[in-house]
Amino acid sequence: MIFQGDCLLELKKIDNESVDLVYLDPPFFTQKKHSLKTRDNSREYSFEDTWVNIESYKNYIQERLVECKRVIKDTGSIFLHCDRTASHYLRVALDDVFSASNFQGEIVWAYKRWSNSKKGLLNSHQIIYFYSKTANFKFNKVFEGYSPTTNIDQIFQKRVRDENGKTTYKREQTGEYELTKQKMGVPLSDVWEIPYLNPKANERVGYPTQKPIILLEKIIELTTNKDDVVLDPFCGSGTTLVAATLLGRKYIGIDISIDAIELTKRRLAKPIKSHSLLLKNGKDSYLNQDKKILEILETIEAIPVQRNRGIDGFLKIRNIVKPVPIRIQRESESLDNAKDFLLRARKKSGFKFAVLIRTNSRVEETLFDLPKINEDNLLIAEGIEAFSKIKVRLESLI
Amino acid sequence: MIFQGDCLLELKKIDNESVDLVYLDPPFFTQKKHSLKTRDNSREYSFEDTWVNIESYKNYIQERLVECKRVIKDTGSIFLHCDRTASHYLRVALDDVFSASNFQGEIVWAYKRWSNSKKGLLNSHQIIYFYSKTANFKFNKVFEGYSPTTNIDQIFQKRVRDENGKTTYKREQTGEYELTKQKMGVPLSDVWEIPYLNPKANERVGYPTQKPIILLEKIIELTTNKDDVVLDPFCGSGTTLVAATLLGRKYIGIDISIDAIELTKRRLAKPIKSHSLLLKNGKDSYLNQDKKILEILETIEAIPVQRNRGIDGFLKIRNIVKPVPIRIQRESESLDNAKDFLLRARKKSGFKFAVLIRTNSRVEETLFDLPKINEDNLLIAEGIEAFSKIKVRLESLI
DNA sequence: TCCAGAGATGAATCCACCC
DNA sequence: GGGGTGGATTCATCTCTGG
Repeated sequence: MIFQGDCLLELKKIDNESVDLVYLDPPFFTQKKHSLKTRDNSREYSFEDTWVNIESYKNYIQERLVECKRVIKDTGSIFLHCDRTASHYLRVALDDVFSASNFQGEIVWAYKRWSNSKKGLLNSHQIIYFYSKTANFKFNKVFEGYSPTTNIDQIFQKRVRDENGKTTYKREQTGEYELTKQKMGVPLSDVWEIPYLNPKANERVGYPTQKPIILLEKIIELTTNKDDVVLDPFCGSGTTLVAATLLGRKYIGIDISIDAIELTKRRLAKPIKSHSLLLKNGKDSYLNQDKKILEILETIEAIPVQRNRGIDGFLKIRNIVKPVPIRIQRESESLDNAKDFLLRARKKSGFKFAVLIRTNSRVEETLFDLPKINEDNLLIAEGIEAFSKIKVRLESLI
Repeated sequence: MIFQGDCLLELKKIDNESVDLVYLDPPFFTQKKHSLKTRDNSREYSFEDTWVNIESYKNYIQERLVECKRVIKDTGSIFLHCDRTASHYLRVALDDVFSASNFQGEIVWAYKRWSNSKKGLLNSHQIIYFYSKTANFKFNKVFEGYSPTTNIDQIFQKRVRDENGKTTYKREQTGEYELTKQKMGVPLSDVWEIPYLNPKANERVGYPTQKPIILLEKIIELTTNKDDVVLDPFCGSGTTLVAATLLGRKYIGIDISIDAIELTKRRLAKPIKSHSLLLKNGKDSYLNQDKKILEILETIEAIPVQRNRGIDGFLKIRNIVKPVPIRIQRESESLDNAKDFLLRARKKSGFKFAVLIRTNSRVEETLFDLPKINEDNLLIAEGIEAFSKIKVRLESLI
């Protein structure tokens, strides 16, 4: 079900204790107008965050939280996605409405992000507060794998305390370790690394503050079962509802904007979910470079590049990365082939110079030879040692 | 300089605007007594966190923050290490004293930790608030490497906005991309993954809530230079002062406990810092399993083990890990050798059964053969397909 | 029914020792 | 002596029991 209108009014139409999970991503207290155009510029979504002060913002949220509490079942939970400038006030509101004793956790959604050049730390996380209505809340335990450093052999062993209260491993009379029967894995942490919705992801519908579906799926799976009811009073582009549908949950969505409601309906008719290769395979799968290549890059102090065809790394001079792509000739590769690859990469992205490092060179160089630049602006290092001269030469060129 | 006493009084003895950085790790609002014995049971450190209510706790902190603000230079900063149950009130206090406009960031210290069996998410982060005294605060920019998934090729390209306000990459008249001259790397994120101070670390001094030195070093390096003054009004075991010393900063430490002061002095005389291999080399360095072995483990749904000799993985049945070690016979390895390795591992840790998977077996099995258990309680699977029968058999045995 | 205190928990990871 | 691995130790814990 989807309702259009101010959620304070719309929530009043919902029965007491009829909802299992509420997820809220309320407007932020930024005192700015947000807007974003769709990719083809056909449509513009916007909303205003305007409150006279932080107290009125807190009140605005709090009176809506009261209604949320009313509609949540005794086994239900609420997740509040917070604005970083006002998260503390939102949590005070949650304490007021749901009581501090029902605080179940502070979830950190961490991601990598395009950087800006502001003074200070690069903001790369958001906070989601998790409160339950009662102590008897529904919670599906989720387990993850062990850290590679864990001594799994050992964690099966039972323990006892000695007279000082220190624990030791329990042994049977035979001297053998006493073992537990099974292990479930590591309980889900409250720090979630989920890639920020890529600006080009199919999932994107051009709505500001859109959240990744997997973030919502994770929340829904933790605290609801099939056919449970999920409510989002600020449903925006409808991510929560889409995630609920994909997981076989029922949903109620509310938003004040007619545009948002229409968008949500369109989205629900044809849900798209990006498959993040990064999440599926882990960061390591991108580390497909030969160990040898990486070692060479390290010795010449270049930074490795994992995903640009034809390029193995970029030049670094005194810890500053320069726009000079580097390729290391493969053993199985002819010089011309290597040049070709590199040249194409250089031209594609408009780099002025590029360096090719030969690893099977038979050419002898003397200390006095100057590095040569060929007609395609490639500098060819006859071996790794020859690279340092090239570095010096390049410094004067770029 | 180290002072013993309530920091509210001791702070009053410090001159106006004489400190560059304040780091506070005040007692938490846990309403409990915390204590920990040193490893040799020679000494016990403890403190109590008891306030009548959250308001009195907030006031307690706030009046100390006012003194902190007074002693901080105009270019100085303050970092407040927060309690999970009261962080929102602490931030309100910071807003009150330092003003919301001087909020510079919310740092997430994320770590992995031994778990416990609680309902809900495993708490594995702590929050540190970063406020400056004025907009003109000292900040040393720190850069990190690019993520392996970054398209480094592209970030050199300059951008312009088109008539619709969309950004596109800038091209020169020739059609070539226009490039920037250099890149520094990625600005330091506000999510810091630093291993929790390990129970076995030599750095540990037996004081409850002791923080890792590198956490403090990171903070000190961000906002101070050499010979600057670092102040910790709740210095506890003195980690902040140790970090300051190691980085050539001056320090002022205050603590109410005489024990803590003595410990701090001893520690400063002989600072010990654990060097974390995990941090230095990254988690990946522990992943030493063969790709082929990993693939086999994946097909039989076992969990891989990275650091136990003779064992490649553990049995998993319906997502539950069982105390049954598994080894996959290497190509270069005789059956007897493989058996030997596995048997030794089985006995060492007291496992009742173990499974060896042959990958070069010539033995033909029929569907009707029951898996055999040899005299050493090893079950030998003649190939990967044969494993499923063993799984069924084991389920009745364990 | 609630609170205090005892007892059980469980994986991370540094250290020390081994080869 | 250097790399690898067995072992120790912890909890700003968590749960359960009993008065």
